[in-house]
Amino acid sequence: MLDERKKRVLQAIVEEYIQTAEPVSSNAIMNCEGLECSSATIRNEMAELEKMRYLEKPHTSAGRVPSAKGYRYYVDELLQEDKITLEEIKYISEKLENKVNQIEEITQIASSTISEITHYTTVAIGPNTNEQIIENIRFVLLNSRMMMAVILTDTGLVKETIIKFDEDITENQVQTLSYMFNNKLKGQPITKIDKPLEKYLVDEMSYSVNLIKPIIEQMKKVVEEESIHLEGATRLLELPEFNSLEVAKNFVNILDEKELMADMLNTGFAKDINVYIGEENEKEELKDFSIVTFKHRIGNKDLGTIGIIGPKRMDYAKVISVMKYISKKLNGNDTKKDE
Amino acid sequence: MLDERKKRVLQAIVEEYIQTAEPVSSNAIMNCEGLECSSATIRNEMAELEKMRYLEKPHTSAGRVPSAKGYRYYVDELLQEDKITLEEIKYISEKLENKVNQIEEITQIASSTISEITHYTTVAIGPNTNEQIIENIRFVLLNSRMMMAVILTDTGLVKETIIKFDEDITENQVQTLSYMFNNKLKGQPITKIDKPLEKYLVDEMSYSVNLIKPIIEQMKKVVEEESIHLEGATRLLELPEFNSLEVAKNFVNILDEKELMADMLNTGFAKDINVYIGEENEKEELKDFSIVTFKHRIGNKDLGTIGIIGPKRMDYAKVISVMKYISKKLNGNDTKKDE
DNA sequence: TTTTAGCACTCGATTATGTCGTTTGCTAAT
DNA sequence: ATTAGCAAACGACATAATCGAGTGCTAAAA
Repeated sequence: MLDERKKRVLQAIVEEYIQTAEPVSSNAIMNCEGLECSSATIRNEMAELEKMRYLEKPHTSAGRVPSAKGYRYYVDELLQEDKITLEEIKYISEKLENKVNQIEEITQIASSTISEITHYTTVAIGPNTNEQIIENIRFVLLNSRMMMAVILTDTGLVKETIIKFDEDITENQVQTLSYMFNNKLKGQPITKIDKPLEKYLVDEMSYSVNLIKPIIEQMKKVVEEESIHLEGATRLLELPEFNSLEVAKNFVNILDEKELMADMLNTGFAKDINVYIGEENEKEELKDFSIVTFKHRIGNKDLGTIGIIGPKRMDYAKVISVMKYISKKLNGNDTKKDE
Repeated sequence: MLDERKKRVLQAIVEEYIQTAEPVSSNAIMNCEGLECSSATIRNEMAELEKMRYLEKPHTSAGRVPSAKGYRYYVDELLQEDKITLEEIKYISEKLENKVNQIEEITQIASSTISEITHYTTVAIGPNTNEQIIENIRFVLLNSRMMMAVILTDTGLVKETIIKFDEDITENQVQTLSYMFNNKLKGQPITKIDKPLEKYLVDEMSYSVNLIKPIIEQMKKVVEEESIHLEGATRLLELPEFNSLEVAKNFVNILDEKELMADMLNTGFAKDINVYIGEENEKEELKDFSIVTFKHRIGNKDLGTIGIIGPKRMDYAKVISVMKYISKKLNGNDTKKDE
């Protein structure tokens, strides 16, 4: 356990470093509130905090920098969560009240709003489609060889896709197909759209393969697509830690790895808001970054995940306040209730 | 007019510089084919080419670098267009034969294929929707307050959108709406979906505003959206000219400017393949880049544009060969005919 | 007249050297 | 327990020195 003054010193160092990105000297924080003592005293405290691994020194004659442990302590114990302004609250409300027609859109709007306010990069992924239950399927004949399939799920997700055939189809065929598919799939998990169903329809119900195969394949494809949406990808490049070309490239490459991003957003959701600091990230590539995530859900239905990625010295207080607010707004707001 | 040896020298310098990104010395090209003379002779030729503005010198004791004029001459007169390999041809064929269901998809596939083969960044934009003629409109009731609208155009473009209402709607209403919209819009340019139509339907045909307004607004919105698709955005960062953080950031920012990208792809289509070298670009921001574009079209119908963006010393021979090949494949291939 | 060998000169890149300022850690006094 | 004072550490920055690739010119050779 840290005594009161050590807490103050740690907090001051973390906050100063978050702001300046420069190692923090004993002088720099001497005048912080709650620290009315000389720089020498602070140096002693700093030496002890370093021994306890809350702080690190880039080299002998530099100031101190928080370690991952230091940030962690700060996030868990010291940070104040009211770092969201009235303007920001207003801005968020405006953004989220925009009428949207697709459930995925609201996640993206939330994501981009967070990026705008915090100036970090955000990632939004759509709901895990595997968990969805089919509520309804519509087939629409577009022309003699094209049909559109629309899948509605219990969470309000709408997936549509165009299906092309090698032979002409009729309005009548579409009708019976529609009936058939709804009959088999209504109330079923979306994963049922798969080979076995194709086999059943062809073998048992003696539909033509040429008809069924493209439908199943295309529907399966569109249902499995995962949507990843990046926002403010270039924002981090403005930060001083990305002044080295190496680091900048590394970051850009990370963003390119869709897989990694998806994985990153899908690890552990113990709490409402999840914070991973530097080495706490499972992925080696992310050890220089911090990540904060939350899930957009109604009840226990997953509607998508939003994550923010920034430097280890990210402004946790701000980020967490904003994300908590938006999370509440999204997850509380079920359909109605403004402001 | 350049004499034969000057052409050889210019060509050698351009090609060497394209490969190495280093100023080319008289020694370096001494042994190129067609240049069996001493470095001193080459130096004299280089001095003259510089006087004629085909070459530039970064500083006194460095080799030469092609000017925009030099590149232009190379592209127009010297470049050999057979720099596409059999493997590449095969790879392109495979990619393009993938069944796609959306006309826009094929443009994107072509775009990403080009990026993969050339290692530059490519941009694809969808067709100019304004020019499209409406062939058919379908309305599908999804649930009591949601409808999907599907618009088919003469070029095979399919645009769909979800429309939400504040009041319940019935299958019947959807039917009459469908009839009405098709009646008014079939054969009309897509730009007719606009305020005047809304006004007409509400005022003259006495439909409810609550019904018509969301439909028109949403359809208008989806029709006007321009799709811009980037591929290989980070590829250029590997090139030596992007080793300076300044340039790299600048490049990333350019890619961020969707407007700029769209503009860039929409300037002048005098030829099949259009090449803009450095300062030839209208936009100030692009003066350090070269851009090669072509239009995907069937007959005189615009189906989208594909552009490649790279350094001024881009491998024009390769890029142009590849783009010519793909362009022919896309624009020739109307629907059928494999290989 | 054209080509080429030879050579002085230019100039950026790289490396070495020196100086400065910040910050620490320790000691001794408070 | 705190603090003033001071030597030592060390990166950052500026300056100087060196190196070498490449040119342009001159004069000789073809």
